[in-house]
Amino acid sequence: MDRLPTTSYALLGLLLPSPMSGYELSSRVGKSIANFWPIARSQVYRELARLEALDYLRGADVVQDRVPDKRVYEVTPAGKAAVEAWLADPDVRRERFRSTLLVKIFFADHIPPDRLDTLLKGCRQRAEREAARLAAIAASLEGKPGLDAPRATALHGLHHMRATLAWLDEVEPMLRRVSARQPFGGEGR
Amino acid sequence: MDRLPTTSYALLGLLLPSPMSGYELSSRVGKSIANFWPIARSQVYRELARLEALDYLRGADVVQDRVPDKRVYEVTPAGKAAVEAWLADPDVRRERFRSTLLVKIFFADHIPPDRLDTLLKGCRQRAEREAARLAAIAASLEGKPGLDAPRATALHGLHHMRATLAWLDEVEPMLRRVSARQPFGGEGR
DNA sequence: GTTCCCATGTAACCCGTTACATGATTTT
DNA sequence: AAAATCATGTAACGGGTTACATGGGAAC
Repeated sequence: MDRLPTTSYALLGLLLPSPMSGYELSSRVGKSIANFWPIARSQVYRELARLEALDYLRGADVVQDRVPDKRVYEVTPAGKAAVEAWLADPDVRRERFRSTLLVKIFFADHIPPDRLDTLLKGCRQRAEREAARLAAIAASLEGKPGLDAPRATALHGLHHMRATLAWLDEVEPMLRRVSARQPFGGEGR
Repeated sequence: MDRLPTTSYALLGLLLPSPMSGYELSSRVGKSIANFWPIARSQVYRELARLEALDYLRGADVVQDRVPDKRVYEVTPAGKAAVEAWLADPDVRRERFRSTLLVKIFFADHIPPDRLDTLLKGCRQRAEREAARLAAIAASLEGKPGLDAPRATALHGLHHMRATLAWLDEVEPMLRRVSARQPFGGEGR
């Protein structure tokens, strides 16, 4: 009864409504939770094998013609119980946040002004694009009662992209000063 | 000239001002970039070894009494050039965002109402605590001209914690409805 | 009729995390 | 005097990512 990683429970959860093959499951991931929990296809297969060994899933080979044969997995009662127990546990210690961008910003006084400009402009552009994308998703889910929970995750992303834009507005002038203040070109002295 | 992970450049950057041992560097990480780029101590040592092998660092053994001997590393010209080239590169494809919380929220319709309540309350509490902590850091750095860049990273966190709180305000009622709508207890039929 | 995409999966590498080791100092 | 912390580091496990493999359709 050892603790599995988030990925395992995420896949179990996605399999709850209907059985799927690894390939189908992987593309399902891409259309649902990949925004906040990406899972590589190869990892899906590994997880499926493990979850089957734990009797959380039962797999069945399906022979196909024209396309390769596949193995479809369905959640067992034990698997359903496991994912529901995990969901009911309010512990989210495994939260993380990593940002390469912030590492670069932290060292902004070592970035030439024009490069910093490119960096910030790119960041703003991505945030705008992403905000638009997420707003569209949230709008498309509005009013569909069964999809309120997915919609809430899209709104989370939207709020955070707006926060990024507001942050950029606040710190851009400050960072430009930091970068401009630095002497570049004299590597020795 | 292969691409190194973010961690390598982050450590190089922290070593730019002054040479340090792995232990010192690790605690330096804890007081600076750990908020958005945590690095385990054991990984610091591995990176130091690699960066020395690449001639980005030069290490020197220092004998001490009372405390264990140590090895202090200083950045070589090649190392400085490498980290500055990395900083000047506006590519941040290695960005990631993962949230176990959002995975649970995505499956909110499988969480009993009282558990969902605990989950959201805990999330709100952590966000408030974290916002206060980051606001204090940002305030303590205000006006110190050499520390504008670190302050910008703290402000990023602050904006995002506030975004989380605003998001919670928006989606809490919706999620409670989702959870309350679900039938619990009937596991078979 | 090559070239790209679909549908399935396997193999290998490497970063990140957790656990282990150790002896001196400070705290309780 | 026992327990916690400091100041160094090493070892091992495992999740996540990237690259490899394959053979049939679809597109150009």
